[in-house]
Amino acid sequence: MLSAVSISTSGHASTTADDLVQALDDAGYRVTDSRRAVIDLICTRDGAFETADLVADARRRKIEAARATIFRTLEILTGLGVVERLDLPNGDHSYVRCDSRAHHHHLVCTRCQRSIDLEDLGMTPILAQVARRTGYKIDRHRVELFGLCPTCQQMASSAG
Amino acid sequence: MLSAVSISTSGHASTTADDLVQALDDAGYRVTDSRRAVIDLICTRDGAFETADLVADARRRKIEAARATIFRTLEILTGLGVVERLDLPNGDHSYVRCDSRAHHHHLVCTRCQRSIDLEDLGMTPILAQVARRTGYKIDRHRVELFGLCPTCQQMASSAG
DNA sequence: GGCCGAATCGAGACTCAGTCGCAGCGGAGG
DNA sequence: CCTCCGCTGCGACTGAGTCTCGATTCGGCC
Repeated sequence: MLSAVSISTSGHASTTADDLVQALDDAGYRVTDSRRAVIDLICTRDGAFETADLVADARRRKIEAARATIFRTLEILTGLGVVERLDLPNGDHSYVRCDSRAHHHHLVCTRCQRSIDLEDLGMTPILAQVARRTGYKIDRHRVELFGLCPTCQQMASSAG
Repeated sequence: MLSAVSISTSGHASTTADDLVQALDDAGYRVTDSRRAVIDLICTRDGAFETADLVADARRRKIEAARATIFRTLEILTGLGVVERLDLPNGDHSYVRCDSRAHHHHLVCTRCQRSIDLEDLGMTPILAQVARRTGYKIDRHRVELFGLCPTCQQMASSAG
């Protein structure tokens, strides 16, 4: 049982550790203790996180998962589409757990890093128009939105 | 005169080295030989480039501009908005010279790195809708489009 | 339960982008 | 042409991410 995970502040806890483990298993990867541990770490973190966070968490919680293993597991999960790499405004790389494995984008709180998946932004006509105007054949796009989540807005306004 | 620059394949050579030098000057930065050299390197490259490219170019062309200086100049130019940092699909960081200093996005060819500035994508209503739906206060967004430019499409189809 | 090959792991060396500190240089206004 | 301080080059440093390799573990099989 892995769900002793406190996603206390989450607004969208639809992806559980079990889902990630399942994805791993389905893809033919071995489900090892280390990987479970990394997944556990990921699910404990709500929202976007950096690898350094996971490494620190692991060390703090004395979880057996070496640095290299964390990176490797993250790489696998990213490949499976259950975790996605994104780039913070400051240029740092970070990761987010995805609720959906379909094409989507992310809206990340710049304060608490909480993230929301955005299924459909209605970009298709825009992309079509850009393609028409420029002659480019657009085959990939990244949209990342940043702002303050409702909670952080409240905290910001009440705390001055 | 700095324009002994061969922007042969460019489709939008509106920003010249002089413009960048001007921006530097306007902002109160000293216009030094090293900075001119870096700007020259940037303008020689059409499209997105990585810092490693510039460093290599500098070494190759025996231009006097140390690694650190290249980074520092790039940082200044980015701050001025005449150059922008973007993130390639593979996760690498790269830079693009911007035609406009107003808010805009980039469309980059995944093959030749040529880049086009996109002034207005009509994202505003989309952002407003997302904000309404999620309660987030969106204050920054990044949109990066990737695909094949017309030239590379031709080459791809004719060369198989 | 015990065996085996392949997948995985941990530890630590390694690479490489990007930063920093510092002593000396040089741009630009006087 | 002088002076000031912003800028530069150098080289050391940092920290993310990768790689190697011997040890370990998984899970199918008997």
